[in-house]
Amino acid sequence: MAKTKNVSISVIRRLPRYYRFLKELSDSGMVRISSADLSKRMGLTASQIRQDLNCFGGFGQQGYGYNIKVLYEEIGKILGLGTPRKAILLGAGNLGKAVCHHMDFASRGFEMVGVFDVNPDIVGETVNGITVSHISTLPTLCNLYHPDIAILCIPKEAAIELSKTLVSAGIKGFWNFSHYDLALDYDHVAVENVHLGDSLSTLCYKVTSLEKEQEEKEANK
Amino acid sequence: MAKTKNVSISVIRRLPRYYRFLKELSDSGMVRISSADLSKRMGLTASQIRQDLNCFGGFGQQGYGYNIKVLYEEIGKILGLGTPRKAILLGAGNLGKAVCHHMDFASRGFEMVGVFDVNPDIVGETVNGITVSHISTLPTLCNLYHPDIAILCIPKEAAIELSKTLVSAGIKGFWNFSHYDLALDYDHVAVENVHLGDSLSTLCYKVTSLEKEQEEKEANK
DNA sequence: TAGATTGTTAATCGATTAACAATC
DNA sequence: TAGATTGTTAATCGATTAACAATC
Repeated sequence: MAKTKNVSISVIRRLPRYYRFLKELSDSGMVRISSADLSKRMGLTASQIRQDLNCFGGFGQQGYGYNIKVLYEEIGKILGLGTPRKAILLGAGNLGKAVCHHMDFASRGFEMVGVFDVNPDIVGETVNGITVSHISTLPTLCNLYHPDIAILCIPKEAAIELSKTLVSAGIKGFWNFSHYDLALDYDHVAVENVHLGDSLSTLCYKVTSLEKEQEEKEANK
Repeated sequence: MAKTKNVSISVIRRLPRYYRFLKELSDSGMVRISSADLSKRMGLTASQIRQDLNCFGGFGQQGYGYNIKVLYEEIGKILGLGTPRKAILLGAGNLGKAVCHHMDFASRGFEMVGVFDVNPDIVGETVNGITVSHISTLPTLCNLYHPDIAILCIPKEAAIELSKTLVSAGIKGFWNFSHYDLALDYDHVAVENVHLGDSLSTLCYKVTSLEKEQEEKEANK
């Protein structure tokens, strides 16, 4: 009766990283790896890797380690990659276009079924093979395709408004690039907020902090 | 002798979010706020907010709360926003251009002093008022401007190579969008990895997980 | 078999929450 | 002054690390 254990978000956020490293190891021709070896390459402890994986099952073998290809595929399954899903993009400005072009949606099972904008100059353009539609045609498309996830590359106000509409239309997840914390509003819908501004500010802190350290070191000489 | 307390990364990552919320509250005309009120708006506990802020000093007043504008500015200072810094962008493809256009660098004290690419079709284009230079001219520009941070919107292999060069050239921080974990290599340089692919994979997990929950609920009826 | 390495339990560490005295 | 709310200490909770028996 596969009771879904409540796995902490910290563990979940490490899974895509394991997935990336395993893909590379697999591509490099390696067949097996121990948690100790993987931990060194990833900058983690072997204990943590084993704990993380054992949230989902025993994928290794005592005395041997883990089969890289098998583990890679298992993590892919855990993440739900490969399950066919339909995505729509709202906001085909610079960022929206870049996300649409840059991301390998297909490899994660996503198919882009619609791109929308309000700007009449953008409507009609082609983004990655898809013609940009006016936002007014969104309900029609939702009825037709029932998209699973929406990528929001729109201003804050639009995100607040449109997310309401989309939730009623049955959207299951938001990949939110807008300057708004969507996760606070809905808890039966998956939300992944990407705050690039917060990330840049964090970098700013780190640089400043390193500079201060340096200065202190100089002063204590 | 302002010994920089070792503040945990969890606290630091919350600072930009406080900063955003305080900006909005300030713009809305509010003057003061209590940790209890702010905690409700942000989905945190009041205790956590007070603990977080007290890592850096006592910015509130008993019986009153916090002055929004003052706290906003203090957090800005803590983050090191506003300190003039020079940035360069490496890789002016879709993502690089979008990041360059989309981010408000100036409001964080950043000035973009150079944009580089290897592709001769892109070299010579203008991105946000800056002409894209060939990557071969990077050393010259570094000698001239001594940029503080580099934004990497380039493939993995290029990121590995160029980061080495840039570290020797005295770069202080990387905003890394490449599919490579830069933080593992340097510890005297600030690194902020932005793995959009990992974020999308995490969303995939969340959606899958909610679906499973739903199914279980249905089954247990 | 002996060696290696997992899966898992126990110990430690750190982060979050609660409580309350200090004080505006 | 009385009420409100901070700053800070103590208690709790959860996540990471260490240890080791199980086993390939």
